[in-house]
Amino acid sequence: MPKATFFNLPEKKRHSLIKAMELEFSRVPVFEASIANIVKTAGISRGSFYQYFEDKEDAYYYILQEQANRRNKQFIEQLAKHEGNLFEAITAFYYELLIELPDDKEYNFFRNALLNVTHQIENIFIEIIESNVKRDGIKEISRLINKDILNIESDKELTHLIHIISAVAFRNFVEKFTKELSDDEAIERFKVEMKLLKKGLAKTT
Amino acid sequence: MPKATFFNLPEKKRHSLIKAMELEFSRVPVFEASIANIVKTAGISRGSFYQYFEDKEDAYYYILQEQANRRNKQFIEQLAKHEGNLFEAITAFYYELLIELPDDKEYNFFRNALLNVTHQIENIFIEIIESNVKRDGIKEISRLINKDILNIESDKELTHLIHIISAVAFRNFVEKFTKELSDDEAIERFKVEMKLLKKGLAKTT
DNA sequence: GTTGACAAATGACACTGTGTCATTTAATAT
DNA sequence: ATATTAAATGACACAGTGTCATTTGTCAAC
Repeated sequence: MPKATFFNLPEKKRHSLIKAMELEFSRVPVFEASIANIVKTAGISRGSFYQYFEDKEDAYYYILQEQANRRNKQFIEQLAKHEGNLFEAITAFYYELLIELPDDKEYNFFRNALLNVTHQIENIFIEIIESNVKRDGIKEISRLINKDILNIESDKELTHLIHIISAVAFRNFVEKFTKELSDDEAIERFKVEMKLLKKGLAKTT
Repeated sequence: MPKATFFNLPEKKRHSLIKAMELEFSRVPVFEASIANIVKTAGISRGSFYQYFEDKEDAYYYILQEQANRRNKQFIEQLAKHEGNLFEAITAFYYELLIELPDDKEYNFFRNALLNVTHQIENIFIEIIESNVKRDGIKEISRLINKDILNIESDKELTHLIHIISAVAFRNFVEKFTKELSDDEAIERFKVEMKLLKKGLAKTT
């Protein structure tokens, strides 16, 4: 978490610092990002940076988390729009994400994140989907999700179901970038896997 | 890939270098690992290290890949033992892995890898399961897997099915470490998710 | 057993980038 | 106006990487 100093910053200064960080983290993955670049672009001193953040990672996760929060809102919206149908909502969300990304800066920001996913990065992504479970508990999300169409017998199974879908969705998203799939190809693959998940992997005998 | 020099090394020297690397990569994740430590333990000069490897990552991925190759053999064995039943094989494999890991050095090696999974690390893990598909093509693994019990209609679906199972298995393995689950808890969760995967996530209407 | 040619080993060193800290400057309260 | 607290600054110590000129070792050929 950024330090208090960061949040005390006048709106304008904070904003330009955020822009500078976004620029650097779009250019290269975190581990290659240089604080010197950030402070130069933002027009502040090196020392100031350390007044605001613990270190580079602290700054990075802040920016990434902000992104994720925005995406989470989108997902919740899709869930509402599709009347709680989790499969339709996640597919629409995935689609929306790909369509929006052509913006260069944001595209590269995601790309750098996904080509160098650490466990922490993965968690932030997964929480785009699972956040409600963690924040408000499984009970809360039950209201948003139409459970009638799900093949589950308990809240515990619902948790695992969401878990599975998050994992598969995330993995698809990563591969879109690592295998440089076209949007169409990525969506096609995603749909096939969702279909498999829905119908089940084992033959019912 | 290590340079030719590395493979030209006399057996004994190469072995002690490998031991030194394993030790360091068990102590801390790659990005914290120090080459100084490795060469000191192995009793070679800093310059020599760079005769053998491009850089730290090169060395790390070599060690990790070796580990993965051993694990892949285990998985194939399980597949044979369970007569091509993919679900049983992967569960047994998961179980075997957890049971074996109490060895401190290896445990910490895995832990450091899984708490800092980059995309490359994840890929190496996923290939423990998928390697045959990549190496010998989907046709080859069809021989090992009993497709009669799988709810699929084509080789394409089989590829995706394996993909899904790898993703879920991997995610479970990561969480075993990040959430510090007991072996029993980890196995329990894994089984629940496998069961869900088998029976399908959507209600058949 | 001397020479030459190639392979490997070495460690000093240049370089890059991080995080700290004593000091200065600004803001706010009394 | 003064005291007090918060923020800004950049020089610097430190740590670690990768390089390279030089030395050492190996072995085949004569």
